[in-house]
Amino acid sequence: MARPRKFDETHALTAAMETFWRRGYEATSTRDLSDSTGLGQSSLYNAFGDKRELYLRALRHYYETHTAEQTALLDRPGPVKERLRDLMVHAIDTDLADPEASGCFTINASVEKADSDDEVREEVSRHFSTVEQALAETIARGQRSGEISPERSAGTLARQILSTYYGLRVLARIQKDRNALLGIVDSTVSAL
Amino acid sequence: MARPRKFDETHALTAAMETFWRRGYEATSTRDLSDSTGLGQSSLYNAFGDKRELYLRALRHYYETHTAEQTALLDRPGPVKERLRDLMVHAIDTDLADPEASGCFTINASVEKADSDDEVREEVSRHFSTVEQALAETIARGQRSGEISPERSAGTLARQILSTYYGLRVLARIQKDRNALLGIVDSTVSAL
DNA sequence: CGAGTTTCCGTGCGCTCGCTCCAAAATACG
DNA sequence: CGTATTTTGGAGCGAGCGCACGGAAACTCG
Repeated sequence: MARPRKFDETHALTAAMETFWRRGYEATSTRDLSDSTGLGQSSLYNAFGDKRELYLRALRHYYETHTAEQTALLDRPGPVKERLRDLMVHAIDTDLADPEASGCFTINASVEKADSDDEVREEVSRHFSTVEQALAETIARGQRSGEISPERSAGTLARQILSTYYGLRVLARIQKDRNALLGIVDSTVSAL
Repeated sequence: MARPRKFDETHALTAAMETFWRRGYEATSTRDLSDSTGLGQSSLYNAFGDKRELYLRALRHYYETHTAEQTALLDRPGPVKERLRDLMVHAIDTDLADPEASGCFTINASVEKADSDDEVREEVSRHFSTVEQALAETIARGQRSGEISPERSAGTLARQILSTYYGLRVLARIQKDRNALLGIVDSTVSAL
């Protein structure tokens, strides 16, 4: 009934996400998005709406791919402390391996736009809550198995790990010494 | 020998710092800076150079005022764990009290510009190092007094606290429940 | 194969950006 | 008091911004 799209929407969204991720919202122009996606500007606007809507779509896409990938590390079998350690070590190695050093898109969004855009704030809040809940479930599992002391509630410990985790990802932008970062992880996990 | 300045340089710098702090580098226009400082654009450029130089000056001014204020909390007398707790609680209350929710300027700068600007990166690195070192000294003091176990090195523990601290300031952008944030602090401090 | 519908691409609109220039204003000094 | 020097305010530069538009192109379906 109409001319079909020449591009794959997911591919375009992934490209846009990476651009926003690396450069941030304000520093990314609609020409940049056009270049990285390979789409003309009118195609971009036709498919995704304006720049802000595309940014929100990109943030949601990050949730479905990267945030989900992070929490998936916690659901694997094995000792709970190893799972927690894996989550953080994985983040460290991802951050250090990336020459562009984009960090965590969720954190970037929370710093740059959560204050000025309620929908961004809600989306970021959703990311944070998801990770926090995954941590809480993992820790509760460790408490049931006796691996982790039930002295402090799983919720509190989850938030403590969450805080360390996000702090790590901020530090990793500057601190490139892997051993120093690993020391934080080990110290945190062994204190549980 | 010449016409004297009508404005106070420190006041102008403080105003510029607050604007960059709240809005970020890219979202701040030179008109915004002109408005918040009360200076004409030509006066701004004459006194501080271009936008990027003013941003760097603002970041350094933040170091001299706010970062210094943070580490000063650690140098006060009394139990070491209380000092560490004070640092974090102070940050929480500052972040929650600020209706504009600007968070920590150093973190904001590290997320937005440390990747793309070496001088910003160096300045942020200096902030991080200063806080880390202040933490290490405080913790070493606690180890000498027997308040903190010497099992883990003061440097490692300092980086662990640093990570939690910065994570807290990221979380506080979204998580407005003071008790949840205080729980992180208490859990972290008591685990030392 | 023609009608209908959507996508694609180039052009360009109105606006704001960072920054500059210039003449008036305000001082210090001979 | 005249001259030199710096600051000030305002106008405005070229460039790039987000976004819209219109016609050609590419399909589906009667």
